[in-house]
Order: sequence, then structure tokens, then C-alpha cells
Amino acid sequence: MDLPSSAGKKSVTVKRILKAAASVFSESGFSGARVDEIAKRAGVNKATIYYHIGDKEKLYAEVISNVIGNTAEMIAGKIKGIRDPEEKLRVYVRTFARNIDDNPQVAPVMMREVASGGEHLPEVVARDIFHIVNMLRGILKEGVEKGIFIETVPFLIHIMVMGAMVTYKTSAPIRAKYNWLPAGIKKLDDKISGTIAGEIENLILRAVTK
Amino acid sequence: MDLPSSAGKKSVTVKRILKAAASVFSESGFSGARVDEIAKRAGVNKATIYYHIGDKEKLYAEVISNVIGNTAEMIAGKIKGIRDPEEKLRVYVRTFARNIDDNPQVAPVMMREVASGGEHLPEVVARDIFHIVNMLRGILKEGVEKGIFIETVPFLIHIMVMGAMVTYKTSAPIRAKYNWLPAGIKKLDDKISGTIAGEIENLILRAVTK
DNA sequence: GTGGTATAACTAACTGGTTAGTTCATTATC
DNA sequence: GATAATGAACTAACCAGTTAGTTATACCAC
Repeated sequence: MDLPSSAGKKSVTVKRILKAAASVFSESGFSGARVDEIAKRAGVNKATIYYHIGDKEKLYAEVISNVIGNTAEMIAGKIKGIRDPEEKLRVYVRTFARNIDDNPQVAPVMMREVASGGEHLPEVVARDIFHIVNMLRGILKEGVEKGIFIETVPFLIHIMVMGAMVTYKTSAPIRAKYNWLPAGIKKLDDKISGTIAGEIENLILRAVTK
Repeated sequence: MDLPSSAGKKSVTVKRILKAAASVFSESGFSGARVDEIAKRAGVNKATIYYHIGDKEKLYAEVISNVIGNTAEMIAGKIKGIRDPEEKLRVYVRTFARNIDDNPQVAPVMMREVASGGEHLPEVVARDIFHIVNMLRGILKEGVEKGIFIETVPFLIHIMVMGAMVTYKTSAPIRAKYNWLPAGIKKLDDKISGTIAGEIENLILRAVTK
């Protein structure tokens, strides 16, 4: 019924369904999301979703691929031209930060996906994430070979960066809710790219640099 | 984690309900969890849950307080006797790791709670988490004053440690699922306390130490 | 260019299984 | 026998997925 998402041939209706689905799933998770609500936000009849895409699972898989599907490619592109491993690492962090800022659904969707043990995670997406970690491993290895980085566990570095950013982003509404929180926490910027990413960048570089 | 029988006035039935609820909620999240399933695992009739505790929300709040409720106290206790900020920071990380290992429900529950913007987070628990970050701030400040740490954003350090550990723990089933993952990632220990916590400890210390 | 037909896109209304929460009778305990 | 605790059965609401039909457009034969 649906075409592989490679060709950008999606109709306006399909795009609207996917956009609505992304926002509902990111707010409520898979089981919390209501197909009726998605239909309502997309401004289509529920049956239209089943006509164009398929059942709830299929819809979710489509959304998740769309939302965290091409991060690896983006990072690879940004890193390509750079020589210095240190700068590569900085760009790695920055690109991630930008990606999370630009796609607000990524963070909560990814968190819940991990929390559920990848219950609904399409293998393609798992491979994409592995690809990202692998790039990081390349960067770190190169740094070690050039004598500027210490030996580390790339996967750990990855989840420290990722974990921090994703938690930072998703915790924003919680931080906003409680007035008794001190300014130091409450006043932190909502955007990651910028001050926060810069801070994380520096911390990670200090951690891995000889 | 089990309370001494003096402090815990909870009946055996209530304890069994809370234990069952914790495991179901941590597997399926709030909306994915079924009250019938909780009753079944606890070996009680569903009405017993409503008699002793209340509705699903009440039950969830009870579980969440139980599961991440007294971490602050535990950390405070462990840190009390220590002078050296560096060692305090190490203990901070280690205690957290231990806590996550000992209570396997903590990580997924916390992740989903953050992902949902604290939708069901009891304020008591939010205050507890803030208390933890505040302790970390104290440690870091002390280190800065003694001239051994650089200035950092405590909240960021906290979510780097936390994010990494929680992600590490919950990603275990995903890492186990895919056989195409290289040994370097697949062979990582499931327990955090030990090698992993040690590695995180070192990274964080390198990051904040002058 | 008119009538006929096929097809894609969509909808209102329905179905049947599921599930949170209730009721009330029954059992155990003191 | 009064109170606390539990069980079996029920109900009302909810919700994923279906059905049967409508509209719009394109295509084709004559």
C-alpha cells in the first residue's frame, strides 16, 4: 500500500497524517496514543489512516523511521570535510544538538523506545543508531592514534552525550512546572544548540583528551 | 530496599501489589500497564488493589515514590563521612550505579516519566531529584573552592551521569536483540556498578578536574 | 462531447474486544 | 457478630480496526 519512504512522493494527506502521528506519539507514547486523536489532528477520517498507511504499529514504525531515520547520514555529511579529531568530536556533538532542537519529537520518542527495550523499534533505525556510534568510534580511535585522546568506551561516550541531551530536552516541561526550583536550573536555555551543547562539548573533550 | 518491619506498616498484600505494579509499570509504562495484569502477578483480585490503594494513578504514584523515592537520602548517607570532593563525586556516581542495579525498575520508569514531561510525577519525587542535584552542586562547589574542579553546570553533570547510566541499563535488551552488533558493544557488562560505573566515574572526573 | 465505467481518495457509522473501576456476597479474624 | 479483607461477576466507557458507501477525477468508446 505505501511506498518506501525513499521517494518523496508522499501526498499532502500522508504528510499531514505522519506529522500529526509524530506529535501524538511523542506526547503519549505508543500505547497512550489514540488513533482517533491522530486523525483529528491531521484533519482526516480515521479510516483514511488505515487506507494510506496501515494499522497503529505500521504508523508508528513509519513515524519513528521518519523522525530518527537519517541522523547518521546528516552527521556523516558534516564530519566528512574535517581533519582534526577534536573538531570532529565537537561537530558530532553539535550536529546532534541541532537535530534534537529541530525535531522536538525525537527526544521523547527515543527515550520511550529505549525504556521499552526497543519494543517497536524498526531494525533499520537500530542499524542507523549503530552507524552513529560507529562513526564516533572512528573519531575516538583516530584521536587515540594521533596521541591526543585517551582510550575510552565509545558507546559510553555516546550515551553520555545522547543521554544528557535527550534528558535535557525532555525535562524542560518538568523544570518549567515547579516554581520552587532555583534560577540556576530554571533559567537554563530550552534550546540545546548554543550554550548547552557548547558546555557538553567542552566536558566531553576534557574527558577524552589526554 | 526492603524496609525493616518496624518502619513498614505495609501488609504483605500491599507489598506484593506494589512489587507487581512496579514490574508491570516498568515494563509497559502507565498507559500500557493493565490493572488486571498487576492483580494477576500479585496473586490478588483486582478489587483488592482498589480496596488497599486506589485507582491506577494512585497506584502508579505509590510505585514511583517507592522506586525512586529515597535515593537522595541514600546518597546523602554515603557521602556524609567523606572529605575529599573528588572522592565524594566518585561515591555519588557509584551509589547511583548501585541503586540502578539493585532496582531494575528505576531506569525505565524514570525514563518514561521524563519523556512524558513528568505527567504522573508526584511532587515529592521531583523534590527528591532536585535534592540530589543540589548535593552534586555542593560537591562541585566545594571542589571549585578548593581549587581542584573547574566551574561547571551541575545539572548538566547530573544528567550526563544519569542519562548514561539509565540509557545503558535500559538499552541492554536492545543490545541483546541484534546479532549483527559487534562484540565491543554486545559484550558490555549488564551490571553498571563495576567496570561501567568506574569508567563513567573516570570520565566525569577528568571532565570536571582542573 | 456524451454516456458509461473504472479507480483513487475519502467519510460516517458501526463492531467487537478490551479494560478501568464497581458492587455485593463471602470469608477470615478478633 | 463486627470489621477488615477478598473474590466473582458485572458494567460502562473506550478504542483499534472495518464496512459500506460517497465523491471526484480520469479514461475510453462511439
